[in-house]
Amino acid sequence: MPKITRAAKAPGPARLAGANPISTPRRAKGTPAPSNPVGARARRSAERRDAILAAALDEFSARGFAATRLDDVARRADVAKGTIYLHFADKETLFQELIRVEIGPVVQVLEIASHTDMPLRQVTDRLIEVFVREVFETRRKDVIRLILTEGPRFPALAEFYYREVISRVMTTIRAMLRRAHERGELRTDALVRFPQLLPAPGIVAIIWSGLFDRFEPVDVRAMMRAHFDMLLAPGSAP
Amino acid sequence: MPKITRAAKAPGPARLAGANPISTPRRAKGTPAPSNPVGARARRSAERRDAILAAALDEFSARGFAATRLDDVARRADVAKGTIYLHFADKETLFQELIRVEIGPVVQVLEIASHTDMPLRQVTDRLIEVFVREVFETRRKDVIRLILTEGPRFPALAEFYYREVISRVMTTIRAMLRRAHERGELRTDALVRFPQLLPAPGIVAIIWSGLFDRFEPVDVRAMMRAHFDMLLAPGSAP
Amino acid sequence: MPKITRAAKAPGPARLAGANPISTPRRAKGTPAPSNPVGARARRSAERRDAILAAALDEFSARGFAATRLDDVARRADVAKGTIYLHFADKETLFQELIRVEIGPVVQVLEIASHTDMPLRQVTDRLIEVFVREVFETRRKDVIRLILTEGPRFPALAEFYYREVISRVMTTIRAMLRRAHERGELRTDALVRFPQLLPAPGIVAIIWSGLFDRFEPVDVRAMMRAHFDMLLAPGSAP
Amino acid sequence: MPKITRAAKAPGPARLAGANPISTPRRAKGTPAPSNPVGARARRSAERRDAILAAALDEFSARGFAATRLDDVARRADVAKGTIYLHFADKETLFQELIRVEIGPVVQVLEIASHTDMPLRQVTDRLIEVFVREVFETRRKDVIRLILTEGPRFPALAEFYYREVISRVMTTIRAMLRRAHERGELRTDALVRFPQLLPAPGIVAIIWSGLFDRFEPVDVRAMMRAHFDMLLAPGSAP
DNA sequence: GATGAATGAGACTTCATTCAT
DNA sequence: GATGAATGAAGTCTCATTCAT
Repeated sequence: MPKITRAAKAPGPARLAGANPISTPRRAKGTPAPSNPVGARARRSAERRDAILAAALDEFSARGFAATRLDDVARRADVAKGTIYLHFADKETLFQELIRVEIGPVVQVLEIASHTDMPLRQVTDRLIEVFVREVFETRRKDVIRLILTEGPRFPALAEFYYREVISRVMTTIRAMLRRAHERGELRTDALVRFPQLLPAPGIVAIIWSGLFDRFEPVDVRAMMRAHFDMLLAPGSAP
Repeated sequence: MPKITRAAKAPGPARLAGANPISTPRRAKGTPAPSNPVGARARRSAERRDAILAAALDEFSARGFAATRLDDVARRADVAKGTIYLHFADKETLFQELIRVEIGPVVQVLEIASHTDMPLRQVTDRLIEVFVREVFETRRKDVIRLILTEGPRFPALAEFYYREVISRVMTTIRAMLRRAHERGELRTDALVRFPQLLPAPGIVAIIWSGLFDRFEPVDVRAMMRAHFDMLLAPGSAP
Repeated sequence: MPKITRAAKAPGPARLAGANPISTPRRAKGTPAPSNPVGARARRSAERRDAILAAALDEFSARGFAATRLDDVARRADVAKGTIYLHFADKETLFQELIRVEIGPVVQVLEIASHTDMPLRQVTDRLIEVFVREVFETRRKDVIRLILTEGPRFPALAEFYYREVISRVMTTIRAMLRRAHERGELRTDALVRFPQLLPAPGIVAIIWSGLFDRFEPVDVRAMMRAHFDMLLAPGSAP
Repeated sequence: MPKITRAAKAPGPARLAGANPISTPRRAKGTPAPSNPVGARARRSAERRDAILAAALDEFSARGFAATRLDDVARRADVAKGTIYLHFADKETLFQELIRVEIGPVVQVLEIASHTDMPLRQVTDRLIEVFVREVFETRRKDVIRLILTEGPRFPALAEFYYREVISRVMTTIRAMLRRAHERGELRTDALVRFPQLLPAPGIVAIIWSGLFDRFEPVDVRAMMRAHFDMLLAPGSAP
């Protein structure tokens, strides 16, 4: 087995997916900042904060929480090391904030997408698109991966994530699935009992891409479709 | 959101699943060691090595690679710090060895379990049992989780794992699924195209257990059965 | 034979020969620093760097490269351990810099002193004075001793020293000696063929002082004069 | 300035100059050892001791005292690490013994060579030969170099060396030189006042060879002759 | 006597955090 | 607010020395 070497340089700079439909409403875009010297300062400060978060995501994703150096985050965000501490109490708080800021919007969208009585087939099609476009093809994929990889060592993070995301999403999905089952769109109640199985291919795809994309890239969309095909294929008449 | 605090103490001491059917045959158990003064030293040395590996698994699992202190590994293994370096070149090598030693046997068992022409239903039943008993209920679950969580930062580890485990297992499983499909046991070829979907619930369960077991434990066996129920339910005649 | 014991404490604090004619012009002495708030930080930083170099010379001289603890250097320079690494990449680089910073000026002075057509007698008198005042009675003597004692284990150091110092000085000296020989000031061409013999008593004095000064101090000036007396004594008529 | 790198591997195995005229009478060569089982063990033990000393000289010469690992000494001597401690109390004692064993014979020879009323010219010729053959071309050169380079950090070693070697040799040489001066073989009393000047080229050659042989080897014999030529050239009549 | 595995003090180096400017 | 030099606790790794076999 070859020598494990430190993961190479973190990849290039990344926007925090600002222009996406799922956007973080951090600061009103229309602020007439330039003319107001006070507002200008506040805006610069907020920009720095965002730059730090973006840089932090890059670094945490590339190296994990423990191995990330705030020095590198500062350099990538193009601020001084001390500036980080003007915005975040410490490394852990920075990490937390990162997750919180990025994860919130996803939940809303997923909840909205699931709150419907459309045929399950249409819902899943929409979920696939939302997942691929808003998560898998953005840096949010990295945020999710960070939760999966760092969560076990950060109980508080896992709890936050469970409370704010998982339980809410699961409740919504479960309700939707129950209605679908009652409408006869599901052959079994397996999905109702284990709603985790619905997003399972998404989870697997995120993990796979982090580990094995170099060797064998995965086609998420196709894999998710294949998965839903199996779940929703019309069963034999009961 | 509560403050993320460093994961508490790593859990209690753990055997390296020594008595399992999938056992590493390091040293013959029946050796009449005490009567052999020459072998005694070698035996003690091997025992220490095993103790270090066991301790390392506990610590790496609890804290991740970067945050694990070799001091703690030594204390847990009840050896001096320097002793670790008699057996492993450095922290990375120790981590590698840990994965290598534990992962090898699993692959063999999975390959054997899949090399069959039994009805798919029976195979999956067997796979569930093997997975639960030999992986999920042993420390091997933690090894797998370590690969999933640390893999992204250790390219060499991911490569080793892909080459030695994933690609081999995937090939075996795909062949088995193809035969099953040809025998009409699968409604679609989705699984043949994406064999990752077969073990998906196992992966999800390992991740879930690491993150959310405190809040909502998962019944792996039931979840895997539910998953296979959906995949294998007889389809409507085309 | 008595037990060899670790050399006692390194001797007291030493200036890096700052007020000597051969001075390193790091920072203008007359700078009205306190009134300039911007330069103040940079000045403090440069002072710390100098303090580290001075402390390092003391410690390396007293114990040799390998046995010197950067902890002690830091304590002596009155800075934190980490501060050393703000100025020097590692222990070796610190050692290198030390040599480089101190050796440079010496070469220039020696070259200037040798570039002359004065009678050899006068040149040697001047060389004695320069050597004694600028080398033997300053910490530069310790730098030279460090090169002599550590050089064999540091090929790169020896190479640097040969290239930057020895070969240049030797060339200059040889030319001067050749002219003196042609003017009939030397009885033989021995010195022209082996210019090393000219500084030999200086080398021997540096070594002697490091080893045996406690038992029998050496009068460098007198020894060098005696040496030159022999070399330059008028020969028998040819 | 290039990076200083650790001196490469210590050079090949070296006999402790056993067959030289200046031989260490450690163990009688004619011992009928093989037939005597007890003597055989003692002989093996003595051989090991010698092997350790030889290996130690190699390693200490290549790396210096502090950087030498007893592990390497043991490996080179082909004994176990613990064996060293059967023969020498600790690393320092080993180093001391090394110097003591090798230096003793040299002194005797030098004293004998100097105790003479031959013309100085003849004495110096003989000294050159003895020095070159018995010191410069053997591992004793390395021993001398070790004294010069490690002496400053080992007061006890310097003292031993001064008492047992330097002072005795200097006394002998000084007496010889005084007689030569009285016989009119020296133009000045410079050498009588500074007998160190006589061996100066030998010292310089040893240092030079350790530092710069790669770039510009030195011809010791020729340099010493040139030196003596200058010292002994007939002066003008006073 | 010989071995070499084990020990643990100690060295170098890193990096989160602070604070004077 | 912003900076980045300074700090020092903490981590990895080395190696002289010991001691059971």
